[in-house]
Amino acid sequence: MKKRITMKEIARLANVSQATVSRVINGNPDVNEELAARVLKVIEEVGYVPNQTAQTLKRNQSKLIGVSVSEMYNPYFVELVDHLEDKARKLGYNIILHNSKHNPILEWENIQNFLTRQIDGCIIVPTGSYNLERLSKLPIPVVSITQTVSSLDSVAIDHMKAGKLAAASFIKAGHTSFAYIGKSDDEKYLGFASVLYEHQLPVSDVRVFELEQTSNDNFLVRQGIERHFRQFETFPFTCVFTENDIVALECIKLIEERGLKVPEDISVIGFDDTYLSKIMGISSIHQPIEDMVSTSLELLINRIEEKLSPDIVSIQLEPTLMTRKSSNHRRI
Amino acid sequence: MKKRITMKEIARLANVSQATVSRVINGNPDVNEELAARVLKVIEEVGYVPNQTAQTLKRNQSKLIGVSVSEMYNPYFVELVDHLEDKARKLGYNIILHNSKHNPILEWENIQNFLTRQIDGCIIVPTGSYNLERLSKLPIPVVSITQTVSSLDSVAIDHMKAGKLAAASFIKAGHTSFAYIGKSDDEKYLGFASVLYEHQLPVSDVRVFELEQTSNDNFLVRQGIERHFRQFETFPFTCVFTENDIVALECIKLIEERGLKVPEDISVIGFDDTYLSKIMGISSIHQPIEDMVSTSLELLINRIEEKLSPDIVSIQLEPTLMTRKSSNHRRI
DNA sequence: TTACTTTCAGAATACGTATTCTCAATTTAT
DNA sequence: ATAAATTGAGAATACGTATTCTGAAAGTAA
Repeated sequence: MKKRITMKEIARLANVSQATVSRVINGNPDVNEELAARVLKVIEEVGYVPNQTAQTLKRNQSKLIGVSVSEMYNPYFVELVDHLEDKARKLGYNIILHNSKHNPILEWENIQNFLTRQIDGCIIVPTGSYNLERLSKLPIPVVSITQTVSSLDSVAIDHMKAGKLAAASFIKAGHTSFAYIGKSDDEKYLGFASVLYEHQLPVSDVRVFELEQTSNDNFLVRQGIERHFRQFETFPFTCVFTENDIVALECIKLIEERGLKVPEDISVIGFDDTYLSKIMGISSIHQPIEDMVSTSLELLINRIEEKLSPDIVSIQLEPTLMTRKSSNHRRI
Repeated sequence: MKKRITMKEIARLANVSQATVSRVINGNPDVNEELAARVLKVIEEVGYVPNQTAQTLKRNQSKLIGVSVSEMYNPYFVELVDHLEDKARKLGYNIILHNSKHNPILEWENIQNFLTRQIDGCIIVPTGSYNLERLSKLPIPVVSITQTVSSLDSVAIDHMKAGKLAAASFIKAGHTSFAYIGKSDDEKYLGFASVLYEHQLPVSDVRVFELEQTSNDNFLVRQGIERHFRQFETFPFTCVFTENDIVALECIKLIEERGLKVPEDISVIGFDDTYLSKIMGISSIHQPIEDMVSTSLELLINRIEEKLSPDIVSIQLEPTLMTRKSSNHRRI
């Protein structure tokens, strides 16, 4: 490992003290102009860059944000990471990335690792509720993104509203028998069901198919859906709302493999509005991902700079339904 | 910002010197067993974690690897990042991620930022040749992944071979008129053309369509292809080889929108074998991505630990052709 | 002139850790 | 028993930076 150039070396070359170099770099006005010029010239010449590690130690702030996502398979989370990296950088922060793979134990290990690196704060897509308690007790601010949780600052869409949008759209198109693929305790489903209830439609008849969420790997998702679909000779529903776009995509493929048409026989609405749904013409609930990222970073940085009251902040953004081919069909 | 617990604090609580605590943590044998036990007990109790920042400063190694990718849109690069994160962590390293967005200026800024963070080494998907010269002069090891470049250690597939595989497959299926969508100076194309030449097929008749590569955003890719396709009343080719799966996907969609069938009228082979091609049944050149990641990390870490001779290392792995529906058709 | 600010910049210190140096206590060799 | 070697652990230092402390030089007010 070659030796890096240090401030001390700059000081020697410019014939000033190391403190003066520091002052020049940090724009301290208490330094004579020509001296400053001399120092800057040397810095330029040798291509000196300050050592962020030493700064971190001294200032007790690393300008590092830990980002933990539950998976990278679903392109939705990739977009999230991509925007986080971009916006954080523009705000003077770097991100350090971990994939918890829906595994709470790995998630917690990753958080420990974050702490070791002296991150200033953390943005997390929680794997579940397993670590929430501990997360809220961390010595650094943590923001939950994508999921609203009571013990942490959160930024997410209104999932209830999202479910309502899907249900309302199906009802308006004349559907009367429904299916939902996803976790039944998810707010999306509560919203979905609540609208059916309001319209006096039989909520208990809704087919709810749960997938064990180890990963959104297409093949596993396909298998999971297939296992449920296999029980039906003919489907007792005319529309399906799914918890994400990968599920929607595989669902549509399975439906079509049965010789049925989407949307003529069965309509499908997905979730996240990733490019998968755009490419494939799948209707999907859109999440304002850039807004979510900006908002959560703002919130986190305000926390880091201790500009906020200690009350937990929960921000909900508006979802919208993007109607595309997969649900663009009116029944009867 | 709450105060973190330091080694000194542990020392005070355990009634030993700070040096002893350090020795216990680092497994130095020169420490009495019961003393060590006492120290470990205190560490356990208060949940002390060592400060990696201070270690970095002291040891002059950060256990950080910079990862710069040229984009996150193509899922291929996401897989790369995901595996890099995973494997690096298992080897005791963390990654710090940057997306250069095919922009050499941003790429160089990111590299500077990496240096600031005292990364031990860097794995890069170069945006082009613009920064290669400077990259090779960095005070830390750099490995180019995905692309073989002469000035850096590289790990990539044999792109020439990949192009040959595609061409051979088309020829075997009876095709005699070809198209290629991608950069014409790419080795994939050279390999592709070389096989045609060997079979006395008219290389100069191959339709080469270049896309300006600002991003692999589906919409932009679609527009780019469309602009080229628009010039033809009927296509003067029966098969298309594309530089990646996104291009292949959009290409197929455009062909089908013209009322033509894939593969019956036109066969398509993509590149990268991402899940896009798996889902859509697109034939594609498979890259052994896990191997590439393992190999490049191994190489990088060996460099970091200065275990290698200074000669530039260039590792080429074998591509394979995954034949799926989009090229599974024999002409005549 | 003398006393009092103000400006500038060097010396010294601290951040948390690893490590070298040092020396007391103990063991081994003679 | 005495000297020499070994062991164990505290004190001190260094990593690169930011900052406080300090004091010299220069300027201002009387």
